[in-house]
Amino acid sequence: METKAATSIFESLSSSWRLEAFRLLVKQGPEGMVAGDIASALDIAPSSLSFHLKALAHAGMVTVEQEGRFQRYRANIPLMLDLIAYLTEECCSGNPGKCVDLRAASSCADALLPPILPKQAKS
Amino acid sequence: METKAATSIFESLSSSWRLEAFRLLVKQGPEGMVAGDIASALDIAPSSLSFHLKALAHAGMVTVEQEGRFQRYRANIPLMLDLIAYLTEECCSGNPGKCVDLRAASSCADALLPPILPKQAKS
DNA sequence: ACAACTATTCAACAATTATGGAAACGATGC
DNA sequence: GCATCGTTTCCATAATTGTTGAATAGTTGT
Repeated sequence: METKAATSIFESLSSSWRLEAFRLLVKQGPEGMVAGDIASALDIAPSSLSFHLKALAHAGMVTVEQEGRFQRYRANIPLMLDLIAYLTEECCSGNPGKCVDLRAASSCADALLPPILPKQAKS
Repeated sequence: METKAATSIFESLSSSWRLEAFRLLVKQGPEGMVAGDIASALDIAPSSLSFHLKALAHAGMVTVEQEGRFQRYRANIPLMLDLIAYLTEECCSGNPGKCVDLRAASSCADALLPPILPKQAKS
C-alpha cells in the first residue's frame, strides 16, 4: 500500500461520523446497509452523511451498490486488512527476536475475499 | 477504546508527514529516534515536524522522553494494536460462521508490552 | 555566565474541511 | 406522466488544519 492511499484511508476514518458509519458497516458484514438506515442509526442529516460516505468511498473503505432507489453501502474488509498490514509491517525491524508476524489472520477475510491479500508471507 | 480516542488516532495518521514519522518509529522499535534524526530522515522543517509529532503524541501514538538535549520519540505499539482491535471488533457480527477472531497476535507486543491488552476474549 | 545546540512555541497567513438547507437527480408505483 | 421517495449535489458559511520563519526555552560544555 502506498502512503497516499493510507493517509486517505486514515483521513476517512478521522471523523466521528465516518468512523461510526464504517464500524457500523463492519459490524453489518456482507449485508451492508442502505444510506437511509445509516442516517437513522447515526442520527445525522442526509446531506451530511452523504458527504462523509463519499469520503469513505473515495478512500475505498466502503463500496456502494444501487438497489432500487436505495444505495447500499458495504465495508471493504480486505482493504481494512491491507491497512492493518501496512501499519504493522516492518515493526521493530532489526530486532528479529522481538517481532515475528503481526499480520492479522481473519476468517472474515476468508469469507469475503476473492484471491486478495497476496501479501508476501514474510519468513 | 472510545470513538473519540480512535478518531484522534486516525486523524494523527492522516497526514503524510505524520504517517511516515510513525512508521519510521514503528520500524525503529524500542530504540526510537530523536527529533532531529526524524527531521533529517523525512527532510522536513523542524518546526513543522514538531507540530506533527505533537499531534501524534497528543493522540498517544508516540511517546517522548528527554535525553540530554534531545527528545527521543517512540511508537506506542500497544496502542496501535488496541486500535486494530477496535477497528476489527464485531466484524460481521451475526455471521459467526464467517467471522471468528481478527485480533492480531504480535510478538512485538510480547516484547514491548507490560500487561496491556486485557481485551475481552470475544466468545 | 556565555555560546552552541536541540527542539518547541508563536503568529500570521493560506488552504482545507464540515455543516445544513434547498435544489436536483434517478427510481418506483399509481 | 406525475407524485413520491431516497439520496446526492450545490451553495454559502463556519471552523479547523498546515506552513513558514522568528523568537523562546532547556541542556551542555567551556
